[in-house]
Amino acid sequence: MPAPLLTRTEILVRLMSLFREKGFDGASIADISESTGLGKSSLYHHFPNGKEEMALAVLGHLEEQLEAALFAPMRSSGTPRQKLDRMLDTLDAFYEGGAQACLLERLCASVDAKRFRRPLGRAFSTWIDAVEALGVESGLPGELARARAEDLVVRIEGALVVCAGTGDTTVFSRAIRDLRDNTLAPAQRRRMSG
Amino acid sequence: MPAPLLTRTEILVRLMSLFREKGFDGASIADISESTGLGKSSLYHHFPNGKEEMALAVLGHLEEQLEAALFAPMRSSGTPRQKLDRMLDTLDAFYEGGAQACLLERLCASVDAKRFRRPLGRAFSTWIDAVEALGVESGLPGELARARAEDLVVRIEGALVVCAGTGDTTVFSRAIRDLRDNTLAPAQRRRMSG
DNA sequence: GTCTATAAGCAGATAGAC
DNA sequence: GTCTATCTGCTTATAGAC
Repeated sequence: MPAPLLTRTEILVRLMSLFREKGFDGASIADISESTGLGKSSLYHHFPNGKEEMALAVLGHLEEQLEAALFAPMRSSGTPRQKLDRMLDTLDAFYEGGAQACLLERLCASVDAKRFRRPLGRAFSTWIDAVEALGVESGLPGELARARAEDLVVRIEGALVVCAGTGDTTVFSRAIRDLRDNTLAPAQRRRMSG
Repeated sequence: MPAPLLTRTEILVRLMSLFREKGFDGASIADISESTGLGKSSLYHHFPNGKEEMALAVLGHLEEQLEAALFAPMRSSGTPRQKLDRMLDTLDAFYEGGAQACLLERLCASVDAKRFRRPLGRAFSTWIDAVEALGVESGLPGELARARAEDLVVRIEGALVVCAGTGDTTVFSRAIRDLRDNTLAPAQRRRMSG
């Protein structure tokens, strides 16, 4: 029984990176084998249900990552404004200023996205809930906090799509800047620099 | 020489529908053959460079469609507000309230999106320009009109991604409603119902 | 837990008849 | 302009040795 070459976490990290780069449909088992250094049989040993199980495992890993790196900090100390800034900084780094795709979006855009609906819905909801809590904490009416939180997620995903299609990452930068200025702005203030 | 079964336009209409449903990577030549009723050789007769040429042709057809159904009406009579309403109604119908994907997004999310960058960039720019013109016409400062126009496109694409992933089309409906209320709102008024 | 070898099928694409 | 038949390579997935 040969020793494991990679821990499960290391495998998941490389899978996430590959799925973000090539998408679920675009990443073949051969690609996965190459980027993990594991033979096909080893991959099927770890994920008997093949690519779909790999994607679900990566999605679970992402949820843990988001909780630790994004949501937990948002529940701890700091003003809502500071926490929003940290979240947007983290997202900006995670997406490399718009140059790197979102795993959620890549799975949304896969042929059998329906198979991923539950975990995708859960991931989006958790994210929206965290931003909504920030809005409420900073004094926004509940409905408005929720609308702005949903809007933040929608705009980040939309900006990443447009960046991926056009190669122009300024769209993402502008979206981040605008969200920074307006997500927690008081209800009576105007949004979008106007 | 057998008679043509479908006109070029009819072929393009079916191709667009299939690419929107399955994505570029997800639609195989066999799928395309089935949904057009044409054999593979006929398809390669019309599009010698295969799938990529098909996608480029569909993209060209979409640009014509957008010009005729969306942009031309926006340059003709009516108040900016009426024209925005018409555009959003047309988009809402075109995307079937969020249930139908966007061809541009499907190509942005394809493995070799880079091959489509020029036409995708052109399509997004034309769309943004048209909305920007509406903002300027309604008295918004140029910078603000442009930012809001880009934002409109980003939010529609983002909402469609989230809808496709979660199956929840209310995200798209809310985005349309919000864009209707705020895209042309005076610079001194607040946005997002708050 | 990893490997090599291989199965079985589908992908994109082409040849040549009509 | 369409068809049937076919090619080559790549796809997912499995069998079985170590």
